[in-house]
Amino acid sequence: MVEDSTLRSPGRRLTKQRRLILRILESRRDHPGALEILEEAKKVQPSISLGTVYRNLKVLAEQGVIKEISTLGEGSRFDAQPVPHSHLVCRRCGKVIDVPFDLSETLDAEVSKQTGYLSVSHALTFYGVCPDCATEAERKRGWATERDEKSEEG
Amino acid sequence: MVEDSTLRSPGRRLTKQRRLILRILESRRDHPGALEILEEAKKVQPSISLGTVYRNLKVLAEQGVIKEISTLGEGSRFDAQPVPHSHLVCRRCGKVIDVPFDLSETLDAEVSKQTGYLSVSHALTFYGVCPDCATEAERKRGWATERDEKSEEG
DNA sequence: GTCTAAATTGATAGAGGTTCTCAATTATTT
DNA sequence: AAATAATTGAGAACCTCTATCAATTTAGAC
Ligand SMILES: [Zn+2]
Ligand SMILES: [Zn+2]
Ligand SMILES: [Zn+2]
Ligand SMILES: [Zn+2]
Repeated sequence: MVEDSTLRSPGRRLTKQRRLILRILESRRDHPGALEILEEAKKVQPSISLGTVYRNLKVLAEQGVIKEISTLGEGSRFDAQPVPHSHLVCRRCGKVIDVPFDLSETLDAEVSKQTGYLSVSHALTFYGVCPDCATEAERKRGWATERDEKSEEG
Repeated sequence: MVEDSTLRSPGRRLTKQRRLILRILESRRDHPGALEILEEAKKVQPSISLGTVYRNLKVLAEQGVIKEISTLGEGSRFDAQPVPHSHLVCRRCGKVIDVPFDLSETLDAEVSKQTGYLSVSHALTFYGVCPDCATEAERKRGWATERDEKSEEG
């Protein structure tokens, strides 16, 4: 639960739309995308628009209050959980689950030192085929077919 | 340098366009996107189309010959370097450079075991502001301003 | 080499996902 | 309360990427 003072950073105004979007994200563990957030926000404020959702997600990410998760293909998803962790993305349905493992932040400083890049952070993302998406044959074999898979690094 | 036998996997035919796209990617270290690859491919075969580039990048990634890199915002970039490594993406210009560090592949098997997901792989991506994009003030301070940054996890 | 079947291409339209524009509204400062 | 600047809602626009389809090319059989 982020306090209002954090959200009222210089040059920013805390609107009810912004607060609503953050509350929705804080209440969920399924890493929703912009459209899913819009859908839930409309239950509270039917007039809210998609552009407002995108704009606020961007501002909240700038403020470091939420994280943007790339799913390689589909649109971005978002996460307001404050504890650092990794993600496991299904290559077929795009579903994102948490993996309770992360690298030390000292690694970021190390990369910054070696490259000269500023404000270095990192994202560790796993990709796989979730049990719901795997075929019966694949489950038996223990691995998904290469066909219709993609090899990713991102 | 990948051999033709690898590229002629079952149900696949090795066209000169496919080979050209792979050769271009193998010759570069700057992780180009589809448009940049198209541009260079046209120098050899002016009639080649963007759709062909996208289709072939997808097939080559399926074959495990190249990797797709997500840059969170801009389009995907691609990499044909065979040695596992991480990437450092500039938050402002999208430039991608290599970081000679990666996690053990045994971690993928561990995640697979714990989650039931099949064919698990991973991507470790660092984000930062490159020296070209940082302002003078930011360089002196040693960190980039929070404003117009995004906090990412993907 | 010739023939056949299937994969691939080029061209173009189309489908998301995300950003931009701008007048009207609202949050903060004085 | 008034002034100032950020934000909103609506919609058009944008960008990346995918789908479609007739024409072409590859790979394998003869
Ligand atoms: Zn799935
Ligand atoms: Zn998460
Ligand atoms: Zn840069
Ligand atoms: Zn690389």
